Amino acid sequence: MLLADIAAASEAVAAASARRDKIALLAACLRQASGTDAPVVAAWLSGRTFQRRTGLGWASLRSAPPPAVSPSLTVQMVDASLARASLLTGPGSSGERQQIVLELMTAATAPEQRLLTGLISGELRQGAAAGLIVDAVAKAAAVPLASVRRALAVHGDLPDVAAAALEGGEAALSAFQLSVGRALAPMLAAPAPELDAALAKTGPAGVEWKLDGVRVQIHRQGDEVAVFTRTLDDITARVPEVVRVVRELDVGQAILDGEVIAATASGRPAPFQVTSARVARRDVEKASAATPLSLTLFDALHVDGDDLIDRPGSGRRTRLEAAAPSLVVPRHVVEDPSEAEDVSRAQAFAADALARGHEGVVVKSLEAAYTMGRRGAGWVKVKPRITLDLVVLAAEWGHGRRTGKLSNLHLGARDPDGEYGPPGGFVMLGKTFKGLTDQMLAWQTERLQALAEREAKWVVHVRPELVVEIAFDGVQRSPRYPAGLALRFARVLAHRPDKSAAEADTITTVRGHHVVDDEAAAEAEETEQV
DNA sequence: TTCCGACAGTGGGGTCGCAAT
DNA sequence: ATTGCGACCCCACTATCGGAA
Repeated sequence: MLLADIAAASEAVAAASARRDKIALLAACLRQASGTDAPVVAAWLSGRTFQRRTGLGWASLRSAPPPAVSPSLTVQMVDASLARASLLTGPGSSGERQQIVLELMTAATAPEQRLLTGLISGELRQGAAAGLIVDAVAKAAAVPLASVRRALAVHGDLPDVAAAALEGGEAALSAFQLSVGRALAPMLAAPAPELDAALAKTGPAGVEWKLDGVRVQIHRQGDEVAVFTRTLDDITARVPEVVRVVRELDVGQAILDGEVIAATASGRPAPFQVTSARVARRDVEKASAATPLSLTLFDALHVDGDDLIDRPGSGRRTRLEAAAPSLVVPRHVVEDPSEAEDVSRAQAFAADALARGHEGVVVKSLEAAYTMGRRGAGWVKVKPRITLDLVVLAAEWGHGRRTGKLSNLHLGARDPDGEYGPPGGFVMLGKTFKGLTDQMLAWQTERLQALAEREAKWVVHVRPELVVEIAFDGVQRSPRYPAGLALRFARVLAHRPDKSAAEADTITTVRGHHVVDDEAAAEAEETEQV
């Protein structure tokens, strides 16, 4: 099969707007992909390379040669090149990788170049990704959608599942079974603004602490333990504490779901940044000694021969408590969400979780099965939200459907005392593009252009006059912004043309929302004593 | 007919290790 | 020693389609 066939399909998919049209186009392309091509084509149509990591990215695409006139690249040739790039390492590897991209792009026609650029950058943006490919695979292989979904949920790898479906149909799909040691798509939680809204969605539920760490799925088979992240990355080697504590459990086989978080001396949870840095480190011995990890579990998908994914939440919890009594996350059960007292007790439990430094709570239906990879109504997360009035300092031109619109806003707080510049100025705390409707996007594009002071390639700097009401989850330490602080998950709630910049919040107010972790506090104390 | 679940898109901050400078 | 880059951690939110109610 030729790369040009995939490129043509991708262009057609991008041009179609109806989902069923996209699916039909994808299915037609998949049907043509036989044998060794099938898994690669499935990966590409979902916007990803077959290799999990290639070492290639935006930077390798900066100097594109003129496109070839006629197509010559085959699927196998391109996949072999990407595979070669993914294996390169050591001095000179960057140059060799660059050379591979150059060769591919030189041989590629214009549509093929667009496809390769999308795959290498990871931003194909054709209006179809893994979700629609699942539908397309079912259609192409003439098997029920549910069979493909189930196989993918327990196997986790789309190219494998697609190839099996196309080659062997339903029989091949049914061979994919939940198996200990093989990562499966974790269940996700939908957001809700308040606890009662969450309970309205779930019905009778367990309200659990939401820990601000890294999600882990742990497989134990005898003495063998494997640990996977939310994206099914294997991090076993980086979390020896987790391996150790799971080995001590009194179970032979298990698949467990939980969260790791860095422990602090005070017993309060470490900020996410600390946990994240610890889990990313490869010098495990040193890292583990300096920043030990603790494990908290909240679900069990398999215990000693029993698959639990189709059992109700309450049943899974019971099995978890029996298998790992010391590691189970604290929770409060609401038997009847229509009972006001029951709900207010849950609210007290949630308030206590926050007081202990946790991120919020997750409300989990007692009835719901473990819906792998879905963000269903079974689990609902509730986190507190902070709002401030900040000032727009600049805005960036958007991409894709936001082309021609000023999208990404640079946000600043007032700096009345001139700690970071002239008195009465502003100090930048981060950017956001979230929360904007098309109407708001149009309005701010016009308004900000009227305030424009100077324009660089992507950024329009403006007179600091437009106030925006911003919601965010918290203030974190920043190595990037001048105040050493940045907003976490900032989003726009509303433009406030009724307010003047002089009424915006100050950097002092922002600092008040910064929860300082133990280590940072100790460090600050040390430098003060010196 | 209206409502709502699932998807894709549009990007955010931080951190690490590695290769290039 | 510093810088740039890729790969992952954590994400929120809106628009759209199409099936469910």
